Amino acid sequence: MDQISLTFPDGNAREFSAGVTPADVAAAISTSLAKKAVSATVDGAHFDLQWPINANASIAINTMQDDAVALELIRHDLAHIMARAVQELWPEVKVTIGPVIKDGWYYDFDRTEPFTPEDLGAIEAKMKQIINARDPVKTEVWERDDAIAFYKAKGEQYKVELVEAISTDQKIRMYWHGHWQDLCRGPHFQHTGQVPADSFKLMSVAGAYWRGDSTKQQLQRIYGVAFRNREDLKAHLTLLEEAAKRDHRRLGKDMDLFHLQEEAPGMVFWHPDGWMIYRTLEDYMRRRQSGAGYKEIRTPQVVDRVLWEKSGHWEAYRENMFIVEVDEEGAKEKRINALKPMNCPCHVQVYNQGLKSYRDLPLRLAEFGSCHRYESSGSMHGLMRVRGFTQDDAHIFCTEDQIESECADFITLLASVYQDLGFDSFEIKLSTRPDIRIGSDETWDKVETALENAINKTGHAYEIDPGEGAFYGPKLDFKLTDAIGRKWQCGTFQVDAQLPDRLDANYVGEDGAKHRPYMLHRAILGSFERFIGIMIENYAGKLPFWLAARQVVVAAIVSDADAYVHEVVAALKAHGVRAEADTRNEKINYKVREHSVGKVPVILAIGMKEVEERSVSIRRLGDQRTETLSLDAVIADLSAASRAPDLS
RNA sequence: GCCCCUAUAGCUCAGCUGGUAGAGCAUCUGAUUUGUAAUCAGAGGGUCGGGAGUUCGAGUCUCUCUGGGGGCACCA
Repeated sequence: MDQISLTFPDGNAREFSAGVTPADVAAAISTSLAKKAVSATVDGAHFDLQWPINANASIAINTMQDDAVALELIRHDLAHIMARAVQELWPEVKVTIGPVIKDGWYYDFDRTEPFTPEDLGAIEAKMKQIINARDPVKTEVWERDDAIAFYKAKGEQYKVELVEAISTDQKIRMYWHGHWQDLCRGPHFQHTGQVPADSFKLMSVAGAYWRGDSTKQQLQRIYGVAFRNREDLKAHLTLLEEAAKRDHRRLGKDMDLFHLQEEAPGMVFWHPDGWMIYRTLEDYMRRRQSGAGYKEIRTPQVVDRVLWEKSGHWEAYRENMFIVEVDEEGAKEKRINALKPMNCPCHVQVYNQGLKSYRDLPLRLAEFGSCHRYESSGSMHGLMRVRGFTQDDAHIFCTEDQIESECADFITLLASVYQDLGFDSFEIKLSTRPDIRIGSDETWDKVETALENAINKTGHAYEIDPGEGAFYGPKLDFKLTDAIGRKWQCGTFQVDAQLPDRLDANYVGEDGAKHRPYMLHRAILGSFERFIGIMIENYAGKLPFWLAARQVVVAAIVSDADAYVHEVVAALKAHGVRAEADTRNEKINYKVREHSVGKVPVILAIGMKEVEERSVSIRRLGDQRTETLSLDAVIADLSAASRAPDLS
């Protein structure tokens, strides 16, 4: 950092010139703490300090060279500048709020006409004008009542609502960008020219509810992205293109894995190659869970409403259930069933068969449970959010004392599975008791502590999300990070004492009396459909060899090699490799291209040279080079690679 | 569910201000026997998502339903 100045209420300022160190700044802050400096200017960026010092300002002073601070300011100023541009173009538009978000900002407007792509261009041009005008940014402190009166007079009812929501003893801070004013906490630059004019872009417009409430007015939200310079913006736009290229819906089509069609919205038609991936993953999960002491079961799809009423789902979840009405012979009324939206009540039915002893616990019942949920039409998205899906579900019936070790074992299993599937890092979130809940505080204490101890035992970091647990118990969420840094919530672990109670599950304890078991709901992948979508995007379609549907294509260069090609394919298949022959009358260039586009991990090309040597020319996906190796060596190599990580 | 955008051949798309549809790839047929990301030629293939309306005439304009996309809400 080159220059910092702090301004104090008495008007005095403390200046730091070139080459200030963090220690200087720390000293300055401690001075300012006593005197409560009201503003700071760091390398030309202006911050209003609020006490206790707000996060922005403290970050700003400590890490001026950090992009994060500059970006925060750039994006925040752009939100104001965009709102000003919109009101200059369409004075009748009402403004609401415009926060900084990841990569940019948005601002919500109330306007009858929809914003068109052309409008976005006009807004962008107007914003550049405002930036180039280098209009000063000024701040004022207003009385609350004045602010309300001011906004009422302007007809800005949303701003009135915002100011009214601020507590009465607080002053209102207003920011001016040139002649245009907005309610804002700050901080901002000193003039609009400090925002780079060539490194932002308005991206899209979308509907959004006022205050996130679907019963309220729907506003138009304009999204923008902004960076420090043109190169960063370009890099971001390139990244978006890259992400679009690995979109699982695109790759699912290119690789011929699955499709969706309107006769069954949100339900997957798996094609042969997609289903091969699915089954490979399922087989892997089956082995891992079986190895971890789970017993696999299978329960019905269509279940009478009576069970859903007992479990409480009919009341709480009815809107999301597919209902199946059946005309039973001789019956006066239709019998009402539902496709199961979750497996838990069925698993309790299995548990309830026969009297259980404490010696049976923990009992881990697993099911690759096919579930149907009537998701709202707007929420569906490729494989990621569907109406028919299969959970890698399991319920562990156990005593309170067993929760901790079951949880620790689960986390260990989950971490190992994620690692095998190519995800090295994941986050854990512990959601604790909500305000509205059942069960005693004593029980919540015990169970929350058990989960926390379990995580600590496995040595993973975690965050606590207070009050976000289910009403019947605390839970853990597991979020993994993919190859391009996106996070996906997949795993879950929930403690439940309620459902065993509702469905009357028991075990006989050492004391000979009946007790309620706990039920632990848990999933590692979440759903196969979604997880496969995540894997496709994570690997950009280039799945690891053991998961690839078509692992090897053996391509003939000349038709005289066909017999040897078929021999190679047969040999590979005999060693458990998914291989197929390509003896079509096409050039090798054509075959290589087609199978590369289809993300086949290994192409073996065979011409007369290979036939004579009993060798193969091997080419791996993503590598231009080829290598000629003996057939035996290649078979041994590929056969080893085709085994799942837990078998190799 | 809500807002905006969108739907043309199996896929990717073109079709200007309304005058009953085109390309590339894919498919099929033939030729070609080819050495690591598209060989050449020919052929077949579309009631322009469904329905209604305006018009002499609708892929094109309007309404509506359905699907898809971007968001919001939802995801006990």
